[in-house]
Amino acid sequence: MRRVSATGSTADGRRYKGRTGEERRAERRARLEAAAMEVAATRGWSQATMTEICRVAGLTERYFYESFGSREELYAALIDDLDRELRAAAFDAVVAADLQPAARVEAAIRAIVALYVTDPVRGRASLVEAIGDRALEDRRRRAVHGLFGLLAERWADFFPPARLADDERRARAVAIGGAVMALISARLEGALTLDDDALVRTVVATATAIAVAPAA
Amino acid sequence: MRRVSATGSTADGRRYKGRTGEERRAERRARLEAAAMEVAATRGWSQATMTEICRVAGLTERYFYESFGSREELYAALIDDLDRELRAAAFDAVVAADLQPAARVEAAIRAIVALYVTDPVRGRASLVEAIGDRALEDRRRRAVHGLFGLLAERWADFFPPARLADDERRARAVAIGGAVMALISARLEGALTLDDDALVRTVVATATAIAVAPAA
DNA sequence: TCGAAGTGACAGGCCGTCCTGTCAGGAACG
DNA sequence: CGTTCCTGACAGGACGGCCTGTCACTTCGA
Repeated sequence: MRRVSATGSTADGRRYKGRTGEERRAERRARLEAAAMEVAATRGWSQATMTEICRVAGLTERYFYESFGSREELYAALIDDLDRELRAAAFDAVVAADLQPAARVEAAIRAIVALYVTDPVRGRASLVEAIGDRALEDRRRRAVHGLFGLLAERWADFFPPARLADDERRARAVAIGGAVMALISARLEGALTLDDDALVRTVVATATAIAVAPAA
Repeated sequence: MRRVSATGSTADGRRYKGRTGEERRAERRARLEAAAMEVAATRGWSQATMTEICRVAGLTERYFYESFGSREELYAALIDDLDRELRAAAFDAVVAADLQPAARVEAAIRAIVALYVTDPVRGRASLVEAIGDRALEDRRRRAVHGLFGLLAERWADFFPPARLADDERRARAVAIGGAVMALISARLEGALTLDDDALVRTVVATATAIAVAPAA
């Protein structure tokens, strides 16, 4: 008994098929997340049952509990991953870039379209399919509002200065977010037929219109 | 055996507590719908289980099956009711009224706010809480897109003429709808703090900005 | 090559919901 | 006042997902 190496311990164990224990663990975890997202996107979150996720991932239920304590925990991790990914691509990278405000808006929206429309699985899981669970919907909502809040905070990076009060900026950020989500969702659902460039142009024009509109 | 009066037949039966059989039936049905909406709004659709709906409605499960074949059937009826109600208040009545376009926009939005913000149960059940079931989410989405479509069709009733192509009008209707839903949802969730008038003004300004923006 | 670690298949208990059936008691009508 | 209709309470089976445990088999390291 040299080492406590039950499943789930921190010990690295030995190599297996060329990978360390930690690598295999991480890989299984990623496969489970990907499987959950795929099932959610194609058949809805309610069908993303634990048994089904494991079946699609090609793993046994036992390995589910290796990485996640429950289905909700997996969902939560997935929501957080998607949120971080969107933030990084559509916000952090864009804010850091040396661009004019208008160019930043376009870059951000192009990044969103690249993530969600080019990969409809990601897009549907994030925007179209509803989760159903209270706590998880809240988590998703908080992530969305967090993004809206970022936009409001860094407003000046995206739109020409217009002396807007804080409340006013927050309301406009919400409106812009809602419009952007609706347009991209509609495209994902086939309710709007535009090519990617036209979609980006439409979304940019909409966001800009809301941003520069005269005060109510 | 004069009459086949098993529960659920079309026979009217006799009066009971002053109401005919049909009246009692309709009343029970309405109570079930109201109970379902209340549970959905306060604890989420996933908690709106049949047992729970019946408990809140003060009725036995047997009466559930008198009016609905399944939980999904109740939900579908509720979605349709809410859709019809919104159409009537925010669209039909407004289009029929003798008003200038700008006044129509404000009247429509005031009607939406009156329905959803004044009665948060209705608002949360319609806008905030996700259903989870695939078919029902589709039904709700179709209802929403139906409303967007109406706005696109009757565009000239709401906004000054601007020679917009069909596709352009449809895209703008989607954007307006998304922005309106996001603003009202945010207010329902407490993420925006505005009084009702300020909310109406903000929503009107947003919708107008999207409508009159220069082409992309 | 042997033993131990890792993996996959699967059985079976637990629990909550759906749905049906039964039964007692209250309300209306002759 | 008795019969019939209507209603509410509740029992219990069917079903499906969650979760744990067992067992045979594969892969690795010494």
